[in-house]
Amino acid sequence: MPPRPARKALNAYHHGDLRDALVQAALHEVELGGPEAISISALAKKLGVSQPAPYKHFADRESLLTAVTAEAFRQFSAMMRTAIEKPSKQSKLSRFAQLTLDFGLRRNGIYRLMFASRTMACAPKGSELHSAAMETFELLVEALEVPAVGLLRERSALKVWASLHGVVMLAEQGLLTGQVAHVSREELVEDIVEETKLALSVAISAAGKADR
Amino acid sequence: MPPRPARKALNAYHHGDLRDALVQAALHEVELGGPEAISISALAKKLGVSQPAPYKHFADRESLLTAVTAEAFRQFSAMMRTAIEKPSKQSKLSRFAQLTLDFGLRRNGIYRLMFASRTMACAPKGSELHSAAMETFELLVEALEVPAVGLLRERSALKVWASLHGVVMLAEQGLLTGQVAHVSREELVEDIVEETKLALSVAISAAGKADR
DNA sequence: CCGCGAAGTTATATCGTATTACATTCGCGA
DNA sequence: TCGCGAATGTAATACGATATAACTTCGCGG
Repeated sequence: MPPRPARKALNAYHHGDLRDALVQAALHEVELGGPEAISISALAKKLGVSQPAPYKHFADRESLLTAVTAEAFRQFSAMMRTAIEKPSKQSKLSRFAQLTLDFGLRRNGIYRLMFASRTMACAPKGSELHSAAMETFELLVEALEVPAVGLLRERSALKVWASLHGVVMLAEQGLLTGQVAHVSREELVEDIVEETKLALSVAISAAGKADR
Repeated sequence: MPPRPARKALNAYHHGDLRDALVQAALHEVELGGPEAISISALAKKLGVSQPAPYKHFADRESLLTAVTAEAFRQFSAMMRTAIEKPSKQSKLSRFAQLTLDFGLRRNGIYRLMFASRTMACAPKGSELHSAAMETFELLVEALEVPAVGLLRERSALKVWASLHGVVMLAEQGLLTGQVAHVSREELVEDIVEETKLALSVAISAAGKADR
C-alpha cells in the first residue's frame, strides 16, 4: 500500500511532493537533535517553500511528528526483517538485540522519537502508529525462534524488549558510563540474550513435562 | 547541605524565594505534561511575578529543567531509601522494583524528565545531576542485598535497572497494553525480580565453588 | 474551456524565550 | 544610621516559532 504516488516536481510554484520531503527532512533533523529539534518553519525554509506551506499537509507540529514516527518505524522494521532473514552464525535474537542497540545509539534521536516521546505515548491503541510499533514487536517475537507456546513466548519477548530498551535508554542517558564502564553495552546485551534463551528453554522443557 | 535558606516573603516587591517556588511549580507542571510542558512565562504568571523574573535565577529554560531534574532525583531517592529501610515481608529489591514501576506510571512526566530527557542525556559526567542519578543507582545496588562481589553485583544491578526502566517506558508508551494485556505490569516486574535473584544466587554459589 | 479543489503565497495574530535598561529593596560596613 | 552595592524585581523590546486567514496558481475532470 503506497500511501502516496510520489509525484515529481510540477513547476516552480508547486513543490510536487512536499509532504514526503517534509517527513524525510524532519527525520534527518530528529536524528541529530531529537524530537524537539523539529521546527516547521526551519523545515519550510530548508525546502525552499514558504513558512505556512507545511500546514497544507499537516494540521500541526504534532501531526508531522506522528508521520515522522510512523516512517521511522517502517525503516526500523525493514532493517530488522532484513537482518533476521539473512542467514548467519548468530541467533536471530542476538542479531535483533545487537542491531537494536546499535540503532538506539547511532540514531538515538529517532530511537527516542519511537520509544520515548509523547507522540507515541499519545497514539491511540488502534492508530497507524500503534500498529506499526506492534509490528515491530512481532518481529522480536519471531526472532525468539520458539514454537508457539502462547503466553510464555509473549512474556519472554516483553522481557527482552524491556531489557533492551532499558539498556539503550540508560546508555543514551550516560548512566552506563560511570563506575561500571568496564561492562560494555554489547556484553550486557549479549548477556540478556543468553539469559533469555536459557530461561526460555527451561520453561519450555517444564511445559513439555507438564504435558506428559 | 541545605542549598538555600528558604527565606520567607519579604514584601510585595521581592518574592523572597522565587527560585525554589519556580522549581516546585515546574515540578508540578512536569508531572502532568512532561518536560516540554514547562513554560517560563506561564510559571512566572502563576507565581505572580513578571515574565523575565525567573531569568534572575536561571540562565535559560534548560537551566531550570536541570534544577527541576535534580530535585526530582532527590525526591525519588528519599522515597526509595525510606521504602528500602522500612522492614517488610517483601524483599528490598521487590519493593524497589514495584515502587519504581508505580512512580514511573503515576508521575510519568517526572520519570521521563529523570530518565528519558535530553536534559539528563546532556548532563556532564561529574555534574550534580549525573551524581544524583548515580546515587539512585547505588540505592538499587543496595537493594540487591548481596555481599560485595564486585562486577557481578554491578552487572546484575544494571540488568535489573535496565529491565525495570524498559517496562516502565514501554508501559507509558502504551506498548504493553496490546494483545499482551493479560500479562500485568506488576507480574512482569515481579518476574524480573525473581529472575534476578535466581541468577544472582546461582552466580554467587558458582563463585563460591571457584573459591574453594 | 471553465471552474473547482489542491497546494502554494503573503500578511498577520499570538505566544514563549531571552536581553536590555531601569527600579526597588536588602544587608552590610563605615 | 546612613548609604551604597548587590540581589532581585519590572517594563520595554527583539526575535523566532506556531498557527490562521485571505488570496493566488495550477492541474484536471466535466
